[in-house]
Amino acid sequence: MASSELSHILNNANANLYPSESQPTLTTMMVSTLMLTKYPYVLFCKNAKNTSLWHQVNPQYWTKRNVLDWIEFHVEDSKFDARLLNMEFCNMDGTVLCQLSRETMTGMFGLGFGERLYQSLEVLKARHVDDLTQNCTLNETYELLDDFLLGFPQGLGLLDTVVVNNAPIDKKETPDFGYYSDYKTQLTPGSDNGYDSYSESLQSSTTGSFLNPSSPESTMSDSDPEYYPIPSKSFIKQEPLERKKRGRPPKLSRGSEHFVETKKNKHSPRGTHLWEFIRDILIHPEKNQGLMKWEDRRDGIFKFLKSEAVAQLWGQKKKNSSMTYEKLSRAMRYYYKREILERVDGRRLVYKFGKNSSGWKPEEVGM
DNA sequence: TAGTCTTTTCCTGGTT
DNA sequence: CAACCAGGAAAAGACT
Repeated sequence: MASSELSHILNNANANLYPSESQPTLTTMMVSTLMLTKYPYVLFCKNAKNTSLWHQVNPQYWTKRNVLDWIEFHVEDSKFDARLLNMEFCNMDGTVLCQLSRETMTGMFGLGFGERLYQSLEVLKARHVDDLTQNCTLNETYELLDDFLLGFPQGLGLLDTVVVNNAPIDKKETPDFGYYSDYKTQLTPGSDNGYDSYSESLQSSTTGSFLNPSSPESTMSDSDPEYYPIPSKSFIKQEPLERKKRGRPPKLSRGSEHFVETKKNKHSPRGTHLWEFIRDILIHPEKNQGLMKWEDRRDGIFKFLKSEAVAQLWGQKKKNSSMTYEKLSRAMRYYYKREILERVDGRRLVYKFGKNSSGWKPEEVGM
């Protein structure tokens, strides 16, 4: 499937299923459109796995928390080794941050990573000036994007999944999206309310090296087995050649000296369960872009039509760009034991809702 | 803080 | 051979 088609499906489907999640601003739509027109990249906020709103706030007004979240985003996005960060340098608010010169930032965070942060900050500052004044011309925006891109010779990869901000600017003029307003009333019985924000779901993973080996915070040495010098490319983290460990790879975690905390809103309920996500695709056939279909509506038998697209969509929902049907189907198989699903033998991509699932029966959804 | 729950990831082996 | 299925194992992270 063409990536553009897949992206279209994913974006529409997610927007259709979870329309209550925040819509892009005019500014982000404009920038995204520009980006997608001129560059097949996403420049900022494209992999924000946290729920912080740093990108929606003028950096001048960021709290220390916002600054940390912003740095965390770039650590994760660039696969920067967080152990090399000095937490003391991360402990500042936006006012202080915005006063730092490029030299100061590269001094604090290393040439590569500091430059990345500096460029990101410049873009965000300009973007919020633009929000206020609406004076940023198309050319200026292009220049900003150019500047930002030029700062990352290897730090930006092609998008795995491009989120196209194709939502209407004015809903009233676009009746196709009218269900946004009434979606909440369409939520199925038994559906939890864990539909977390989608505004951050611009996805992709990029790799890059931003560490200056001579940067003051760098404590590694030539003998550090995890690193080896690459001519002209600074230092790149070397993946060990050993077999990957089973289980979910660990996330970088906040230690006594180093950085990155994974957090979610404590007060938000657990997110949508996979089976509920699948169910919601099925019970909104007009919105699911042919991803799945009922084989037997009354018996709850359904089939994946575009298995990888559904997996990508699930991954997008969970901010996990590496989701595959293989993994999704493993999770589905765990439902057999709990009788949320029942086996359907001999039929590929076909599953059946079990007695412990709910909200899919015609009478439950008012059909 | 420990335990539980729900995935996520990886894997081996089998089937279509 | 690719895609899918089955299920063990280990781990993450949210929640209780």
